[in-house]
Amino acid sequence: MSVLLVFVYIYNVKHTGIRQRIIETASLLFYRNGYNSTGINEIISESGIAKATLYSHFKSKEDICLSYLQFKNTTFLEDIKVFCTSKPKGKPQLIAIFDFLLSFFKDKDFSGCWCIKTVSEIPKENVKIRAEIQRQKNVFIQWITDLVDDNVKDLNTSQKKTLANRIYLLYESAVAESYLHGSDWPIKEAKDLCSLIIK
Amino acid sequence: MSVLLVFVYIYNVKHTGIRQRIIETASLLFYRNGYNSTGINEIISESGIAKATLYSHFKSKEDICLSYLQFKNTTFLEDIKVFCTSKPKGKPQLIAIFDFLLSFFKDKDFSGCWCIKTVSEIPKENVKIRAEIQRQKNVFIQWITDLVDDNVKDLNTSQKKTLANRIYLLYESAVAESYLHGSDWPIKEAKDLCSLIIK
Amino acid sequence: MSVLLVFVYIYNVKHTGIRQRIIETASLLFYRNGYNSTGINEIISESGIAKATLYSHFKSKEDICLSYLQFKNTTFLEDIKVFCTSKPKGKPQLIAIFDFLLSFFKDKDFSGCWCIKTVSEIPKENVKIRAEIQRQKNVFIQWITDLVDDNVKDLNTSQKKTLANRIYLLYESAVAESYLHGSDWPIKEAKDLCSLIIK
Amino acid sequence: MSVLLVFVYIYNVKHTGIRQRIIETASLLFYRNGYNSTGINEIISESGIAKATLYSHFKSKEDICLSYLQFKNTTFLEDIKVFCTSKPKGKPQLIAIFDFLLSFFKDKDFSGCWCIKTVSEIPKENVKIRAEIQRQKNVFIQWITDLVDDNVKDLNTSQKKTLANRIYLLYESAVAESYLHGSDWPIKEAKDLCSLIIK
DNA sequence: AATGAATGAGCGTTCATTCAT
DNA sequence: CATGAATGAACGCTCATTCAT
Repeated sequence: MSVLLVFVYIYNVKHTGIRQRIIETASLLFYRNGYNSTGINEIISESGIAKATLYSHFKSKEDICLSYLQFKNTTFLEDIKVFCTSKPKGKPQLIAIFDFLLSFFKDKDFSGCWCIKTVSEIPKENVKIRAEIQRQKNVFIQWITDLVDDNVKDLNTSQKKTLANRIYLLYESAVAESYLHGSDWPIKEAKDLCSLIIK
Repeated sequence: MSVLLVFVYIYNVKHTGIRQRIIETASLLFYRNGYNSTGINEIISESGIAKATLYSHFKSKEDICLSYLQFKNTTFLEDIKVFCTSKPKGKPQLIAIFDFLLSFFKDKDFSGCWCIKTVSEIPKENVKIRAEIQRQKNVFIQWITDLVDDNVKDLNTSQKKTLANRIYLLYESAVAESYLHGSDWPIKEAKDLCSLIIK
Repeated sequence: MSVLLVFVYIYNVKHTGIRQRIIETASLLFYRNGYNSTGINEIISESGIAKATLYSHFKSKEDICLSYLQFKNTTFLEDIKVFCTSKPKGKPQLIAIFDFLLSFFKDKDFSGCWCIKTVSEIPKENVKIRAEIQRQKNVFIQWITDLVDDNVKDLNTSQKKTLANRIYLLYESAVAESYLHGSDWPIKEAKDLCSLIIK
Repeated sequence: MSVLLVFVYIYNVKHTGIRQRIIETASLLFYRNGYNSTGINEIISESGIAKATLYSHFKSKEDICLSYLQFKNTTFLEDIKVFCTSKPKGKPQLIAIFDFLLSFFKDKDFSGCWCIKTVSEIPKENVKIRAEIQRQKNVFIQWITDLVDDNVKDLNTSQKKTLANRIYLLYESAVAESYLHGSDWPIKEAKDLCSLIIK
């Protein structure tokens, strides 16, 4: 026997944001205080949700960590792209990477690089998180490579790749060391050196 | 029921070095597995001492952490000094920094930079550990400065300081990124760039 | 923001039997893994239904447990009846009880007696489940009594009752002990002894 | 350098019983309410100890379970041995097994057989607990075998083994079924049948 | 000086159940 | 009728630290 059923719903679209709220809360806490130092209890009380609700959205703390990394990288890449491409073509667009970092450093929530921080906390065996971090760093390197390609002339492909890698290393150092020393001198020094190596 | 027990010990103080044994054990574990992931129980069972013995030598886990940082930095500085000064005077002694790192990277226990790892794990408010890390990094920078002073000519004091800082930044990047990517390309790239900026 | 949603379903009622599907899924899981070790989530995901659907058919997990017990006993009784009455009249029909058990034991899903398993898991105070189990065991004893009545001569009512009880005890032992020891020797021994006490 | 150390202790001998207190408390609860229904929190609050204290004596709940099984079996075997061997030599000593059970049944804490209860609750894969249970049951069977050997004449070894197995099966049935039905009829019936099969 | 026993607080996770839609 | 979202309570277990001896 077949029956025709008609459902009419007045569906209140609002639940959608819970997963995102958890990610943003966790990101704030993981980034500021560290992954291991941040407990699930802190995340749920800051998010204002129940524990089981969190676990209906994420299967484990590690799972939240992956979302945290993706969230940070995505927003960061979006922001730095907008910032750099707003500068004049050529060398300025590359140097802008460090200017972006300078303003990022001034932010009260600046806590260095989430990738390096996270990779520092996880056991060596944790391939899942490690792979995600490596993947994202490679995306970042690729973006720098594209930026170099767009803005530097008179270099062959291999030279461009080398330049991109060097800019990447300088950027990474600038982030980590400005956080470690609590000072922007590493950013300025990296910027100067970067300026030097760009034709 | 109470019992009177009398113990008579011939206790050999010489061979003990209990404090040092704790530090070395903790260093191994903190460096390999992370500060938060290493429990007090793991340290005492690996050290073969009792829990209360540990707490008679260190007032807290944080206290052990400070000793761990000092121990790692001290031995590291000793080793890299010996390595670099064994090279011919001039540019080679500076470049040797990265060669030292290349062999360090090959070590099965290589886990990046203990300072960056530790600073990544502690909450922002922990000034004690943070200060120690900054202090030690400044000692390292000073050592590089001295090495530059000894091996580079035709630069004034300010230029030497700048060069030292840049070598430091490249070194830090090389350590952190080779660990993150599980590859030595960052060390090689940093070395090349370092070679380029030394007259 | 509110949205008006209209669903139109051609819902095939015939093949559903949702309640029965839940019972059969739960039975499989309860019997194999135990009542307490089987979670509601496991039941719904294996059944392919939503949580609230389950709770619209059963008011609690305990309620499902009662249905599970009834389902197992019903199907078991049907099967053993068919098996035994297919044998020649007389002693063979009684001995067949243990032959049925021997083939039941060979089944990969054999996990002993669901009644004993369940009564082992619930607190003493749970009268509801306990009463159901006792009721069903009494139905089983009655069936054996009827079988004795049909197949044994030269015994008065009281003697028949005693014989039925003894066969029941031997059967129960055979089920529980073959499961416990992971061997069919208890079934064979019980069968032999049963054979001995039937005239 | 060697040093002579003299310790003088007034040592208060009383801590010894904690492990045993945990086992006895857990035994009471596991046996009465079931293994899965008894939480660690219940055990510690009934024992009046801290959670970490429990976990310094046992590495897991499963570990406590093993001790529980051993404790129950040990005390049970001791008691039933004393009871049976106090009877006149011959058949009475064997029949006494069921008389022991009759008084055991009257105990307000009687909850059937701990082995069957426990094996009913654990996943099939749990070889550790299952093996322990089988081992203990085999010890019990061996004891019955020895008792048969001591008290029955005119049987060869094989016949004695068969008799022991049958008594065992009847005993097991008597325990489980008297608990399930909440009545001593299974014990009496098993005793009668046992009496019948002993020469 | 050195210890094993003991602790309270917290960990990450799962439970059976309910509710708004 | 059927659902996905959400929950409070409890789970088994580990933490860094302190205590009596």
